[in-house]
Amino acid sequence: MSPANPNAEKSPVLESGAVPQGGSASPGGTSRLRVAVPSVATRVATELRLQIAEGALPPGTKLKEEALSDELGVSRNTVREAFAELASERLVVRQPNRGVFVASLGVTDIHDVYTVRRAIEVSAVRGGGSPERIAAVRAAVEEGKHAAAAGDSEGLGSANQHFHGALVALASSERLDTIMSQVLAEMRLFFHKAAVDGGFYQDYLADNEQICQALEAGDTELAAERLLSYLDRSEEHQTAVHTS
Amino acid sequence: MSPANPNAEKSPVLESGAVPQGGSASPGGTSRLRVAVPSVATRVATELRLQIAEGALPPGTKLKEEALSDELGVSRNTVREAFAELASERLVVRQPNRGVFVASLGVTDIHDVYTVRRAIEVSAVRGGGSPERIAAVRAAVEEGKHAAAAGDSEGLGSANQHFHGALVALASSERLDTIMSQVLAEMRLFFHKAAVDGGFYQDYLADNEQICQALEAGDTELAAERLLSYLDRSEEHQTAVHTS
DNA sequence: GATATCCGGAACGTTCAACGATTCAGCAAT
DNA sequence: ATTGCTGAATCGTTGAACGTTCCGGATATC
Repeated sequence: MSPANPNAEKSPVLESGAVPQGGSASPGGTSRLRVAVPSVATRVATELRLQIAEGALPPGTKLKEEALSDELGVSRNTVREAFAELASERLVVRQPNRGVFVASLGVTDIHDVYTVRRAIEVSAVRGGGSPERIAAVRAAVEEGKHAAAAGDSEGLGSANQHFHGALVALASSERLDTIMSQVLAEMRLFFHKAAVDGGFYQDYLADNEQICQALEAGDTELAAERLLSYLDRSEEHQTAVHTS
Repeated sequence: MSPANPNAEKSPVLESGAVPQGGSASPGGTSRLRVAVPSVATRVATELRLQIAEGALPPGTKLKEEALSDELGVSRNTVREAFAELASERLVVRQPNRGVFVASLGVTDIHDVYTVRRAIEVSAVRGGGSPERIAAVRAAVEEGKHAAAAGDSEGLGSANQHFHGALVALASSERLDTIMSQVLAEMRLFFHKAAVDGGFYQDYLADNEQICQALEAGDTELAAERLLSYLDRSEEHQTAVHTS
């Protein structure tokens, strides 16, 4: 029956999201001169990803596929596919016959995530990178400084993410980039609780500066060392916040 | 039609595949005392994964979802979900409106994969591990020796995969394990062509032994160094084989 | 004869409706 | 208080349908 969907403006959320994210780790991996608009399922996934990242869907929230299906104006099957995408990124967990829930990470998960970060970021920094990539790191540092000057703690957080994303981008590895972007997405899951702590962002700005300087000086070993100590300190801080 | 499928039953492939793989990085991540039988889509995915790994579905093969749907006796939607799972592991690539194909990796992909391996494996080795984990590494080494003694080149390859899997298992990181298992799955994609080369497996057996000994001696730095040189040599070999 | 255009089939993307299976909550029975 | 049952809600899976996109071949044109 065609009249079932008379083009009603049911899905304002979806139509707006036509933004082609130029991020380093876009999931449309087979981009070989192809204009193809992202699939509907993909758009649903990015929308949910966004809502999870900004805290609109706090960890533990149950995502009912039927509710979402008609809230977004898409079929239940499509929502299901979006769930599969998010589940592969560990942003949601699927419990058979019970539903999908926004992932909520425990202390062990925090340690786990930082283990991955230590492996990937340190390795990328050790290998150094082209001047352009290092310039991108510098740009992220400056972005953080500007955000700090403007008192924009929101922008400060994302600048930090850009910084660490730029670090792994040094390796020029497509796979490493996607892994890192997923890890960063996971970190946003428990960043909301940590954001309340004000004295946190101050010192790592200096850390980033130090790391960047070491990189620009060509001393990748020193940069790696500083990064490692930063990661250890950051993990310690996060675990402290989440063991209340 | 599948080439090696004498059993013309409706869905022989699926019913047989009830094997619970005890691997370190089973994809059913939320397994916390839950008996739940894997979803049908998951079973289809593992079946396809297996056929891809053993070369029954060579890279570049087009996977028609309708053909697979009635060959496996499941719905087209289910096959679709299995595709999503495999696509998230980079085992297949989706080309919009054209279909999914078994991933075929080029030289740049080889370098990329080895970049990930360098990051993950070296980091895990550097961090050392509990005696039990090191014992698992030793077990993988012995498994390789036995396979070599028996002239089983098939078992030799899988033993090597177990070895490197055991290396990252040193870090006791769930996420690192799954990443590594996906990387190893990707490696199987271009291992078939390299398997013809006979003189390849000989030397890395000694390498594994050396790495393991360094680990057992507690010299993680030496182990990491040896591993790194092995990975470089292995990448060189693989690229040489694949630039014919 | 070579190039361009058009057209039909094949496969994919998405939707819809339905049925069985599983889980949970509440209530009844012991 | 514990156990067992019943029913509602939701998930898992299926099947069919329609529009869209892509590919290959036939036709038309130069």
